[in-house]
Amino acid sequence: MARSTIAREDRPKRGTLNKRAILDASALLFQEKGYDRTSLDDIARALSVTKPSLYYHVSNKEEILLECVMTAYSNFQEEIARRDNPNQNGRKRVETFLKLYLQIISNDIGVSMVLADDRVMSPDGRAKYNSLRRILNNRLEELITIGIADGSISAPETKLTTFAIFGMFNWVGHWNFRRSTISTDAIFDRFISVIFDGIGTD
Amino acid sequence: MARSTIAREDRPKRGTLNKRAILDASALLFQEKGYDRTSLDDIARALSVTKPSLYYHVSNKEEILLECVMTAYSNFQEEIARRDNPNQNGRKRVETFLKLYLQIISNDIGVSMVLADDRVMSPDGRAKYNSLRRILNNRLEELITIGIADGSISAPETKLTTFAIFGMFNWVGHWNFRRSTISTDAIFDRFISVIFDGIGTD
DNA sequence: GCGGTGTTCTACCACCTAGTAACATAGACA
DNA sequence: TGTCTATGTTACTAGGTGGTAGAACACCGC
Repeated sequence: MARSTIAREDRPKRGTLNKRAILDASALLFQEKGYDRTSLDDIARALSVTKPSLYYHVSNKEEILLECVMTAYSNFQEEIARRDNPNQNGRKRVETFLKLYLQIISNDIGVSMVLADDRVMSPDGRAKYNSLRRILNNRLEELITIGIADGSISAPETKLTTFAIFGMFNWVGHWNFRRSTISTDAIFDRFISVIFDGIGTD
Repeated sequence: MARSTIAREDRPKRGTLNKRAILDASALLFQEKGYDRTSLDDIARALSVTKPSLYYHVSNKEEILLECVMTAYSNFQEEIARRDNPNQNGRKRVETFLKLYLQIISNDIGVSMVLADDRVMSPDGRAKYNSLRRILNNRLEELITIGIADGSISAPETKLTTFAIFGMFNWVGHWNFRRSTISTDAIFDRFISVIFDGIGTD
């Protein structure tokens, strides 16, 4: 029971608990059980702590989810700024974008960006979440447009193309990733080949 | 309130409620709010009925979800048996498969096949659900293999290729479909083009 | 009109959940 | 040593959940 008394010697040391630890534990549980079916008691238990302790670091459950998403998003933005090279052609930049994207959504925190369901969120949270997603979407679409302009990509339109690509990658988050023996590199290589070469024999 | 007394004249006629009506209403709510956040009272209210009435037709909540999924699956199987033509080449048969698949997951009941989260299910339910998904997966992979054999498809492997394609289509169920103004035909045409032609300029 | 049967209702329960109030303790610093 | 504050805890609430028991009504055949 989450309510059982905690023996004195088991009482956690001060400073053990912090926001980062909460996000890590929560992200893992959200991935395993889903947000709705993860109670704050579950999260507290995973951290050997009681539920009210969480409220010292976090103001409600939704904040945990949003911070997971935002952490993943920041990680992505920070790293893409480093990797993206405007001197390369659009195709190469799309590949760089997608390689990082797949890496990000392949860890516990990152997958929350993909698995998060905006229907659980408050209007505010939903707005924030969708805004992040829209930025990512626009960014990829932009790179595709650049590729079309410089001749490295050939596509009659960009919107549905972008959706198609994101769908492919986002769905990876649904295979319950840790069970899979396939490496992200293998997934990436194969997906990139499908996207750019197709599987037709024209 | 779900608990308020129902006036005599508002009491539904006998036979109004049946399994099919329950599945339709539930599928709609599951799509709008998600399974976890749809209570049996919500479903009952949508049908102008009280919760215990549902239990006359259904034995528990999970059964509703599973029957939605299984209905969609049966619809698919029934129709694909009619449309699939073994005399055509693999590519054409893949296209037929995907066209129907997109149609199926574009209606309220069908989308449950894609949006259903097996983490909410009992071990039994999960097994049933995953078995259906596996059959669909194997079927598409098989058609791709056939295409490779007859020269209408070119792919170095089939497993990840299948995942890529399903990911693309399944994700369509996440765009909160009814809000979208894009026709399923437009989506289909564009996705097929990405899959077979790719977006490279080799 | 009458009784039986299928269907829906009212009333309820045990349990779980996010969130709160108020108290307890550990460690830093005086 | 004593106090103060950050960070825990215990104990609790209000509301919602899936599910059940048993009474009440509606329709059918007679």
